[in-house]
Amino acid sequence: MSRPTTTPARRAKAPVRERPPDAWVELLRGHATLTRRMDAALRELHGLSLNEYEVLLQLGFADEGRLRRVDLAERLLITQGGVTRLLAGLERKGLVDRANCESDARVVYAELTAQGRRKLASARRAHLEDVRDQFSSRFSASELKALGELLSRLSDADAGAAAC
Amino acid sequence: MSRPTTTPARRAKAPVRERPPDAWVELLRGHATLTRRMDAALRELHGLSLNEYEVLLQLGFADEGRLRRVDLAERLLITQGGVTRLLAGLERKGLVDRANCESDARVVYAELTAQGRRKLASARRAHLEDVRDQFSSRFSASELKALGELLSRLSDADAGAAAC
DNA sequence: ACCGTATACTTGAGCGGTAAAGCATCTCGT
DNA sequence: ACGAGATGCTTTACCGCTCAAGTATACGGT
Repeated sequence: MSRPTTTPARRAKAPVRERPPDAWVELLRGHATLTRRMDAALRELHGLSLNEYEVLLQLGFADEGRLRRVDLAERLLITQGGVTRLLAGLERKGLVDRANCESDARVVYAELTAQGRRKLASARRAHLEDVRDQFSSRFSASELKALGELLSRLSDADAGAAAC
Repeated sequence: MSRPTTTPARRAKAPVRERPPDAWVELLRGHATLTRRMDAALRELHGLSLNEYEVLLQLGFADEGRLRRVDLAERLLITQGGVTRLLAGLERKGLVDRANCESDARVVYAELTAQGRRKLASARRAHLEDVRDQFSSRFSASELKALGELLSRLSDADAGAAAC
């Protein structure tokens, strides 16, 4: 009985009525939890934020290890302004470089440096393992597959389909 | 052949090797997509950010419509500093008030004002509907249930269980 | 009674994102 | 050829969060 009345009177104003789908609140909670964990691990081990890591990763996926900023923005689901800042940080760290496009003077590629590739390789190893741990400790292979499929619908086109 | 070489040379440095579980990337994408949509809708219709709404909601759930800041932080999965700032905004808008605790001078309750309750009621209606739309247009009832259950494991305790 | 530690909250610095405006360059129709 | 619009990028101003330090209060042991 030491804590001050966190829940002062058990009988009181009626709260609540309907609830949103559990899936929604669990999505929020799950994302927050997991994302924090991953971000913290990445920072500690490699000095990268989750998004910085994703940048390196996307560049790694790309041919020549380079991408236009606008494409990067699209893949990371952030705005172009955000990309500019993110890359500024990575450039400062020497992990990414800017490169001009011969055929279009407007575009500036973001390109992995040699150091960037090394950083990506080592971060990727640890991160992948980490992610897999988080998931495989909670889900069976088939659950994982199902979960992935279900979640993928959330970012699909503009839903709707069912309504019309 | 108009766009500048987004993918300059089709045959190039070998990228990629292993992939993280789809569930992880889909979680990130799905969360980003959905969360943006909800936040935008809430802002437009009620001038509330998603987190501000969650504050009102949590206060609405609580007895007397009040909560200690520290409890609020825990429920929203943000830090105490974040709560202070969030509440500052809501206090400015007159939706929340501060109230002292008789038994412990350290604690400051956040308490819904009458206006706050009204705002919550109307925002809640619209938001619930919106959320339900988003989900029911993509999932059947049983899928929804399954998804909720799977996602809930992400924020459960500290995983592990399976490993030991 | 008093000191040490724990707890509740606020504050300052900084980061990472957004939206919107601005600038440069490209492209297309006439 | 040139002007209108589209496109790629950066910048500005802001927001909302974190971390860490600072302040105030409470509590338990001696």
